[in-house]
Formats: sequence, C-alpha cells, structure tokens
Amino acid sequence: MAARERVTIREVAARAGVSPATVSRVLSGNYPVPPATRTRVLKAARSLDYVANVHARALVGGGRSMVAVILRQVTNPFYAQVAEGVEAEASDHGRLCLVGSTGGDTRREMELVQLMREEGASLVILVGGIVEDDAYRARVTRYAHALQGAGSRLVLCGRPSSDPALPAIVVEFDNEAGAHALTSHLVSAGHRRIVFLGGLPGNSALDARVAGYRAALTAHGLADEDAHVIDCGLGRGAGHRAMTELLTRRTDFTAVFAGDDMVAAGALRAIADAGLRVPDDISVVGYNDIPLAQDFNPPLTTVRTPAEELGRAAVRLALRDSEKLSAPVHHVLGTHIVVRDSVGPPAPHREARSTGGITPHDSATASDRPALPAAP
Amino acid sequence: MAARERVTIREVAARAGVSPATVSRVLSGNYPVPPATRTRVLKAARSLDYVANVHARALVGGGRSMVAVILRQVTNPFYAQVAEGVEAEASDHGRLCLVGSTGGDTRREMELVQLMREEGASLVILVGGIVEDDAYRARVTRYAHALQGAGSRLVLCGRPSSDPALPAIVVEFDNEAGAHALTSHLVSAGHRRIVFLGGLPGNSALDARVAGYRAALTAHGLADEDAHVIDCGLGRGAGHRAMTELLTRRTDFTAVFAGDDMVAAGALRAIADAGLRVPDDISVVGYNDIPLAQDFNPPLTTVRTPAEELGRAAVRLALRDSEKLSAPVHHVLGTHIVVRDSVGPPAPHREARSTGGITPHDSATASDRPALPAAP
DNA sequence: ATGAAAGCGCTAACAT
DNA sequence: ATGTTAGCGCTTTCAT
Repeated sequence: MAARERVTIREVAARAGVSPATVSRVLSGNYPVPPATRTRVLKAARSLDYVANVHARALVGGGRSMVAVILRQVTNPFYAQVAEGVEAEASDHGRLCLVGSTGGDTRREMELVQLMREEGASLVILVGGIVEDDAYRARVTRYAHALQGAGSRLVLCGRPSSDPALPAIVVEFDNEAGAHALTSHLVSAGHRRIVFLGGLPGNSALDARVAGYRAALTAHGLADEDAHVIDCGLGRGAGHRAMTELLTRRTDFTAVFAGDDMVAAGALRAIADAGLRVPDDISVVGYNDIPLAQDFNPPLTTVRTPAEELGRAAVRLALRDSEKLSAPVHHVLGTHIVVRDSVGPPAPHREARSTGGITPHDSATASDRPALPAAP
Repeated sequence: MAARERVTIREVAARAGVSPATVSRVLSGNYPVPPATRTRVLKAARSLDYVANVHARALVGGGRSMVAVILRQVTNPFYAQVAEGVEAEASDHGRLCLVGSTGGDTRREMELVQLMREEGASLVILVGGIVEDDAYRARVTRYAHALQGAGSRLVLCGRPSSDPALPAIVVEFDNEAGAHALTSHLVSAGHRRIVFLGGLPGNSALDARVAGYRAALTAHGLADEDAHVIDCGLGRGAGHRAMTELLTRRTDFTAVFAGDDMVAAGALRAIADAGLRVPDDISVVGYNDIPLAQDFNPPLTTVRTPAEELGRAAVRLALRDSEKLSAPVHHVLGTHIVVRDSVGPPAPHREARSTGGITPHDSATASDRPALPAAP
C-alpha cells in the first residue's frame, strides 16, 4: 500500500461542500453550527478518515499541551510509581503524559528538557534526587527560567529546590523525619549498632535520610561514633556487594538501615548467602515501601513514601496555579513506617564488641571481623 | 519575572542582523554558511535562549525523529525493562526516547499513537499483549498504515502480528515453548495436578502460555482433564485473590503455574497466609524472571524472558531496515528456565484426590475442599 | 450561518 | 552569500 498523502481539512470541506472554516468550527466544537451542516461535515470527515494535524493546530495555539516526566530509570519501582501517579493525574485533567528517562546522564536530561520545551509541554516534572553539584544546580535554574519563558512550568519532585526563589514548584517527602522515625523504631527494638547502607553524598534525598539517622541516634543518647554510614550508592547490586563485604569485615552490628528497598533486597540476599537469618541474626529496614517489599524474605519493614501521590500532587499543584505565576510552591508529603517482619530484637551474640558468644552461623569468620570503627 | 513570549527565529535574525532564512540555514546546518555570520547567528540564538518551534518545523517537513514506546503501565517490572532496553538502544543510536502508558485504555493508546505520529516519531513501539478483538486488530492495522504513510514504522513488541502482511516489525518470545518447558519441569519433579493461575483469554501472550501448558500435559501422557486454568487475569492482586479463593475450594493440586511473576508474588503470599509452605506443600512457578523474583520467599523458579533485549532488538531491527520498507520482519527471542527454590516434589498428602493423609497444615479446611473438576 | 483572509513559526525554492 | 517569497494545515477575526 502506497503512502497516500494525509487528508487535510480542505478536502473534508470540499467533500462536505462547505468552507474549511466551517469544518474547523464543527471539529473544534467551540462555535454553534447548525445540526444539518454539522452532520454533513462529520460524515465527510469520517469517510475520509480525517485526523487534524496537531502541529498545525499547536502552531496556531489550539493544541492540548502535555505533561512530561523526566526520571532516572523506569525500572526503579519507586520512580515508576511516581510516573504512574503523574500519568493518572494528567489523564484526569485530560492531558497526555510522556516519560523520558535519563539513565543518570545529565546530558540526556538536558536534551529531554529541551525536547519537552520544544514540544511545548506545559509541565516538566523532574523526579528524584540526583547527585548535585554547582554546575548542575545552575542548569536547573536555567531550566526553570527557560520553561517559564516558554509558558510552561517546572516541577521538582522528590527533591528540594536548590534555590527557594526558583520559579519552580517542589513536592517532596520529609526524608529526615522518616529516617529519624525508622531509626528510632530500630533503637526501640533494642538495637544500638545500626549501620546505614547506601549513602550517596550529594544526593539530597539520601543525605536527608542519613541526617535523620544520625539525629535519631543522638536523640537516643547514642554517641556519634555509633553511626556508621556506608556510601555504596543505590540499587540492588550495590546493596548486595556492600553487604557481602561488610559481613566479612564486621560482626558487631545488629541492624541495617538500607538507603532504599532495592538496597535492602540486595542486603537481604547477601545476609542469606552468608548463612545468617533476618531478623534473628540481623534486622533490616528499607525505605520507600515498593509494592514488592511485602514479598521479600522476610517481608520488609520500611517507610512508606506515597510515590503515586507524589506524582499526582506534582501535577495537581502545577495545574492549579497554572498561568498564575504565583510565588514558588513548596509541598511536603507525610510518610509513615510500615512494620513487617524484618526487625526483631538484637541477637545477643552480635551485641558484644568482643568475639564472645559465637553461634554456628558466624563461627567460621567471626574471629577475623574487627569491631565497628568510629565514624570519620 | 514575567512570562515573555517565546522567542522566534525572527528575533534571532534581527539580533544577528540577518534574515530569518539565514538563521534557519545555520540552525538546520544543511546549507553552507560562512563561519563569520554563522558564529554571529549562533551567538544571537544562544543569548536569546532560542529554541526552534517543533510544530512549525514539523509542519513544513523537518521533524527530528525520536523513538516512542507505548505500554500498558510503567510499574510493571517486565514492561519497564522492555522500555529500558528500548531507551538504551535508542540512545546508542543517538535517538531520544519517550514512553507513554495507556493504563490499558485503548482510547489513550490511540491518542498516544496519534500524538507520536504527529510529533514525528520515526519509530512507534507497542509493547505487550492486550486483549485483542476484531475492532482492536483493525485499529492496529490502521496504525501501521498511518505510521508508514507518515514515514515512520510500527513495531509490535512481545505480541504477534494480527496480520502477517502488516507493514510492521514484530519481535516476541515463544511463549508456548517456554510454558511447555516450564510445565515439563514441574511434571519431571513429579507433579500431576498443576493449576494455571492467571489466564487472560484474548491476550496472545497468555493464551500461548496456556497452550504450552496444555501441550506439555498431553505430551507427558496426562489427560486434558488434568488441565485446570483459572482466568483471573494478571497482577499481584489478582494472583492473591485467586489463590486465596482456590485454596479454600480445592486441596488436590500440588503445583501452581502463575501467568507471570507478579501473579506468582500474589499466590506466594496467599499460600503463606493459609499457613502452607512453598515448595513443601505446594510448588509455584512464575514467568518473566523480573529482577526481584530472586528475592521472593522462596526465590522463584520462572522462565527468563530477556525483556531488555526484547526492547533493544525492537529498535535495532526497526532502525536497520529503516527507510527500506522491506518485507515484514518477524523475530523470535529465546527463553529459558531459571531454577530457584520454589519447586520441590509434590507433597504426598495433597496428591490423592481423596482427603486422606491430612497434615497439620491443611487439616482445618481439607474436608470441605472438593477435587479438581475436569477442564470445561 | 458561513466564507474570506490573515497569520502561527518555520523552511525551501527562487531571487539577487 | 543572503534576502524574498510562498506556503505547510489550521484557527480565528472580520465580513457577508
């Protein structure tokens, strides 16, 4: 089949015996047209399989604008949920939604923002914390102004604004409070030696969790030297590697605070591989409560960050003060702990800093595991 | 800062002291322009933060080309992986990639395809099997032709073509073979009463798995009445509900073939909730080998469908015979079983169709569970 | 009630 | 080497 030319409004007009203007009026539906001609035009359009050209329409100001989400990777369940929330809310507002992923590459992020700007997206939503440096912050500032100049609006989702005066909407969680609560939960269960697995210096979300973890430790009268942060970054693989390594080096911690649920997944596997059990030997907690966290072994205690709601809030807020160019909006969503089965009382044999009280589980390696050092 | 109007090519021209045509030539780069003016124009454009209007550009014929993925939902790990593969391969080819999700709504799918076509996507990739009916098939045919007419190309990813003559590329798995192998694995372990949980009549991928399951049963000398398919659809929730219900009704099956890993996740939870253990009491297998399947309790035996490679293949194939409009391409990717810990020998007390041999686990409900009926 | 005409921002002949 | 002109397909005044 040959690629016949696209049928235009003019052909429909000819077929219906009216002018293009009339066809436009019928199709746009924003102008009263007598039922008689209306029907005639509609029939002509249908018989020709006419579809309006969005470019022409957009050019002249008619086109529906869409909302764009830009995130690191779609395979991360948390990001995916945020995207789904954005999608849902956008759909409720009759907007189409597109998601682009950067793979952590700032160049690609820049291209994507640019592309969205070109397409005339009315909303560009940047999701998730990246590792920020000054150059990056400067770029976000440029995005915000450029987008505003083009009549659209930037939303920072799940991360703080680098500059409160930025013409951007920010929607995020209180990661510090969440981490504080989760750490307290661990302390309440009796844990004193808790390692934070998955720090990522420069990433605002992780930095906040680490801060909450440290603050909670202090609040419970533990010395700062009891804090131990392993900056292995995020992801299941990173969690698995770091935990495996930690297990061969130390024996005196009783709980692990994973930077997020994927890190927790890797850590759980590493612990199982080492022949230890959760929570009998070591307690583990995660962060985000991804849908499959309840299917881990054991079901994971974690903090629920309503990802989908984050996405929904982003577009709701942005659309609400649409065209108003009001003062920068800042919205913080609450989180709460979800208690499942990965936390128990500390294992007595792991509490002491000496290597006394060895069990069959770690007898093979316990003797060459040094105690936790003070934080740097 | 007020939202000044979008800067146009004319303003850049004025700033650089040249005509719009010259600016266009410089920016499009497809016409020799002296370095002197070239630099001047570029500087003017940059200082004005000029971005070309894609709509105007597309209207007149010069659209950039990007690749678009359209899938049901990004939160499904399998789909997300396919999208990531597409993204990666597109990126390798210097293309930008956008993903749109339909939420299973065919109207939204249509809008998205339309949008992509209008936006000048050179590749539109439809991922995953939907429930197909004649109207839907007709629509896909229209997509294919419309896209071809617009110089782009349609790729059907993870589902068969409704019509072999369609100007579309199809890349998929041999679901029937995979399901056959997996069912055989179960039979080899000694299972005779295996229920298929998660049928979705009309969905080509699931229908193929059911067919493979039935064929394997027959091949191993089991009567067709040993087949038992529960059409509960896909998703963790559906799997959980259906499994819970099944557990209260029947007692004589020893293994469950879940339609995909998410269904398996729900089934595992339901089994655990009922106080039964996997694989001691019941064996469970899934399909797709999503990244977290290894973190289930127990780690799930499933068939690995290389999702990312599926996505990569889709764009590689499509880009390879780009502009060639050659004969329809059909590509089938291999799959293989990944054996983990969710399959064991059948539990003796569940094998008999009578209610003899009760164990503490199911003694409470076993007496009112009827035997599996023959398939309809 | 409906047509004619004027662009939207851009590119591609066609001029110079 | 660069400016001028004519649309791309559509919507929207402004006429009729």
